[in-house]
Amino acid sequence: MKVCDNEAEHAQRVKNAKDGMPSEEQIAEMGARFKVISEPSRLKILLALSGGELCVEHITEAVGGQQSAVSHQLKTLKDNKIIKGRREGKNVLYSVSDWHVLTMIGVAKEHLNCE
Amino acid sequence: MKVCDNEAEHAQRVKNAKDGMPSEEQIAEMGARFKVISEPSRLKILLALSGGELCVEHITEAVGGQQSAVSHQLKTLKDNKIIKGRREGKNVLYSVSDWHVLTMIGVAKEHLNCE
DNA sequence: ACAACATATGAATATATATTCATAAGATAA
DNA sequence: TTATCTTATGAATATATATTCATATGTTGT
Repeated sequence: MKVCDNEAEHAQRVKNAKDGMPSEEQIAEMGARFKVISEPSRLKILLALSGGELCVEHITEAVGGQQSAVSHQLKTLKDNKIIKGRREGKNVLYSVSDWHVLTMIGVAKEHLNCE
Repeated sequence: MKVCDNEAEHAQRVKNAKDGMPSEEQIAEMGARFKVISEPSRLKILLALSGGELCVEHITEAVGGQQSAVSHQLKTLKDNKIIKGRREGKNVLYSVSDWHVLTMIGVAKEHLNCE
């Protein structure tokens, strides 16, 4: 049935959209990735780690807030395979393991500055 | 005071991180951008609109769910300047106004497929 | 073993927001 | 104007999750 003008072309777009639509799982995975880097506290942690690995206390110093909150977010980032941690004595040193997210953050940063 | 080994280098990283850290507003803005495209329902809408403008009913058909839910998400996307709408008779045709987000979605899509 | 330090985590709280339902508002045609 | 179609929206509900507090766990040195 007719829904709006230009029906033929738009109907084709709907068909294309449905055909090309990723699976629910793929959509969820993409969304999850964006969600992880959408939280300011996590964004700051990732920016801090973009210069190289740091221990929790140093991360906390770089981004502000409480150590506990930082640890909770580090866990989220680690669970999502975006960072990894290695123990060195009393400390755990965290570093970025998924550089794609830094690429995307970099893109977002540029877009902010350029318009 | 000493926090962890390699103190000198790490302290420098903390300093760099703090110096290079974007302002709270910039962080918030970047985060907001990622957040908008982190929701599966919105991600689907954007993918549907990547083929060209569509009316609400067609968008609903392409992504599934209820018209009301779609309208609410369209509002969110519009408020965030990611899409724009123009009325044509009884219909409102929506289209992507911020193509950067589609670029980022494309990047995320590629990363999913390639590893 | 014990003390000090570094990090992690469970529980509680607060907040944010996606969806649904019902209905309002806008537009067109009869 | 009235009926019909399309879209938008307020309220309620449900769910998710960020932060804090208190405390546990892991590590080193004495």
